Amino acid sequence: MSAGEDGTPRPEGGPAATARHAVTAEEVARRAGVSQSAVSRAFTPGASVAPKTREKVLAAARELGYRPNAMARSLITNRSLIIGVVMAYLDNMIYPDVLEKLAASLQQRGYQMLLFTGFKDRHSDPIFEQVMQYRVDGLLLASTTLSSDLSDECTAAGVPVVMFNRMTEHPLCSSVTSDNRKGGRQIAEFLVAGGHRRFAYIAGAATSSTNRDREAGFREGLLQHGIAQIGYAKGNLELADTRAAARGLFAADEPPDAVFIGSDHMALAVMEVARHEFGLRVPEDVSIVGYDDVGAADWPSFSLTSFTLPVEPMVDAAVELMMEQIESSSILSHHRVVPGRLAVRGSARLPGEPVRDRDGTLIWAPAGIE
Amino acid sequence: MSAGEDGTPRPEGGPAATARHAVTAEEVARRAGVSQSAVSRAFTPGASVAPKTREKVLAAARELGYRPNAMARSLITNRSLIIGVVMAYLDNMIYPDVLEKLAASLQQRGYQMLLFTGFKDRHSDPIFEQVMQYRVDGLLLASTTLSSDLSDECTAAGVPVVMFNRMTEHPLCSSVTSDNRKGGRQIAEFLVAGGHRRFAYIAGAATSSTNRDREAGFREGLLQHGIAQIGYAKGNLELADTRAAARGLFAADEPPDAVFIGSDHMALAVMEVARHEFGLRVPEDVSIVGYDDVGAADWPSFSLTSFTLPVEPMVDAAVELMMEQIESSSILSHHRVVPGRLAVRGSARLPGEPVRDRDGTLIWAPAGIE
DNA sequence: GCTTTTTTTGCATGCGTATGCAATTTTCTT
DNA sequence: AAGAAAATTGCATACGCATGCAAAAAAAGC
Repeated sequence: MSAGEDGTPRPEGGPAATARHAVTAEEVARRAGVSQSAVSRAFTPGASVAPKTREKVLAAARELGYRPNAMARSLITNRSLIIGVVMAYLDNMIYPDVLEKLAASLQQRGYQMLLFTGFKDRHSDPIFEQVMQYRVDGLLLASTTLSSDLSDECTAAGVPVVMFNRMTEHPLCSSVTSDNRKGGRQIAEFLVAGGHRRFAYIAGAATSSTNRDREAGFREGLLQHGIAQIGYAKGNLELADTRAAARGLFAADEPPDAVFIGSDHMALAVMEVARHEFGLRVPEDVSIVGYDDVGAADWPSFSLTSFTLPVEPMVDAAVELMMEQIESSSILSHHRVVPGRLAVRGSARLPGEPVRDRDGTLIWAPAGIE
Repeated sequence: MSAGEDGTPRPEGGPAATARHAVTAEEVARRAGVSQSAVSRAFTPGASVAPKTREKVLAAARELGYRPNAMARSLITNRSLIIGVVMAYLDNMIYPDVLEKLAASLQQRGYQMLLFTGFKDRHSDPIFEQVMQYRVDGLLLASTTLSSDLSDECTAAGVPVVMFNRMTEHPLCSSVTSDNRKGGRQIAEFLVAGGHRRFAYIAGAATSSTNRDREAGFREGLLQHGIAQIGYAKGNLELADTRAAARGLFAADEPPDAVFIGSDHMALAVMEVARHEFGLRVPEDVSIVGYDDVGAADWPSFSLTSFTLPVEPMVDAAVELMMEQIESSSILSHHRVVPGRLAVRGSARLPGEPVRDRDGTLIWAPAGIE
């Protein structure tokens, strides 16, 4: 229990103060001896104001603690300078990173971020109503989906939608992804070159394009080497499910000697199960490869081989796509695929020879060999 | 490259659509054959409208895709239903969790979250101007500080400020923290009981109250057992700094056999250094204890003993504090301290006897003993 | 100095909604 | 059925600001 600045205890705890009423342009105008329009113009870059007037206004504003009301402004300009960002969950360790970079990038362009997260059902429709009431200038969706109807509504309202790390069939949603398919394929190549024989894949969100593409690439790469039959289990991006999936695979009669997991978040959990529940050595007994290259992948305890999700370029692309559409006031659907590369570490056996993708790209080469 | 719905390729890539102009209450009114006021009332819970009228209005609104404009509404009601949330960085793995829970809790009460993050300087003043322009109904600060002047301005504007996981001297800012001091003290008790001799502390953000309290509690606890001299280094919440700090301590002539690190985020890095750079066994050669109890602390690879930061109750408390002030339109400074407990795992040697805090609270007891 | 051009200023209006008030309709009383 | 009470509705206005337009002031040209 604390007390007011005069030392007397307050009934409700700490010190109290009551105030309400933000300063308006009108008041600033009066104080500066100008009209309200002048105040408005003083705060609008490039508006027609004499430097002297602007000075007077800014001085008065400073004295009164005036700040333009963004709500009122947006009512007139028909632009909120707010981007709605929807991320159902932030478990995957890349998302905090995405959020930071995204916020910084938007901020720099004068936009704010209205964030919606923490709903586990992974479907954005319920919160859609709320987002739209704030007249966001754009909508960015990550780790979530939006029904087709609502995508249509966005388009009708002139609100561009950008999907991050996921694609959609909707003709008017843009998207930014990494080259999931290629990533999956390169991992297959790498593991085959490493001399593995029994492969397995652990899936993330079964319905997401990201998971599908990674899996498809992986299978495609294996098929090129005549491998059609592989172990399969679903992790659903949940740690509990992932552990269960891993247990199923490792307990099988012929357990895999190479496992590709749809995201690092899950891959780390799989590695834990392999080592601590099955006593498997990584990579001697089983090779483990993930996707995303989260920070922890590089810790010595894991040293997880993983395909890098190029977060920064992806965020840049997403923001560009968004701004382009906002500035041109037109919904243009673009799909941007940002290339990544395999970060080879110690969780998967190393091939003896350089490994190339089918298009000739070097995936990896032993030290000293180019 | 994609094509328009008619099959013809577009110059700029995908399909395009141009639209702008959100539906207004006026239009809905016309369609429903009522006045604009009626539309407004139909969307205001508890307003005076005949059920039949409300039906008509809602039907018309649905047909037109109408949603009330939150900006316009806030202009009248003088409430934006937006809470500004400022988190300089999200590195610490507790913050994504905080964010999720916070968003869910605010959402449920009809509030939205305007998020500011991704600025590494850790001082909120620069973005303060922006937050205030959106007339947020409250401000929640985590992993960041606000200068005293600006706190004053918030008070003057009637905007309650709640600091999360950090305290401030400012008389009108509320705060929610865990019992950092007690946590530090209990860890000291536990480590002393474990028979350790040479202690060290690795600090987080040196200026934060959270770090100070954890350290103070730790030193206080040690002092009760006559231990005044301990190793000390700064991790600054940065992994690079933390590793350097750990190296310094472990490379010393008399390296510590028990290290308390100000946050798990750093503690995990310290454990990595101990094991993989110095070949130390944990806890045989050195005991490591953290604070926060992040998810990874429970992974078998780490099994980190850590004091639990009670995220959920803290978020609840923060939201309550916020709502209380908003609803009463008065700034009441409260400081809420939420209790936590030591999660004992394998990274620190276990005492042979039960350990009690000086107030008698049982900190830990060997299995089977109560 | 006086006209012409340019810059600066204020006035008035509207953005989309909520709400007090008075008018109207409905419901209840007797 | 008529009057009183209650519920519903529309009108008008205000919220805080940006902006087109015309008036005023300043600058430039002669």
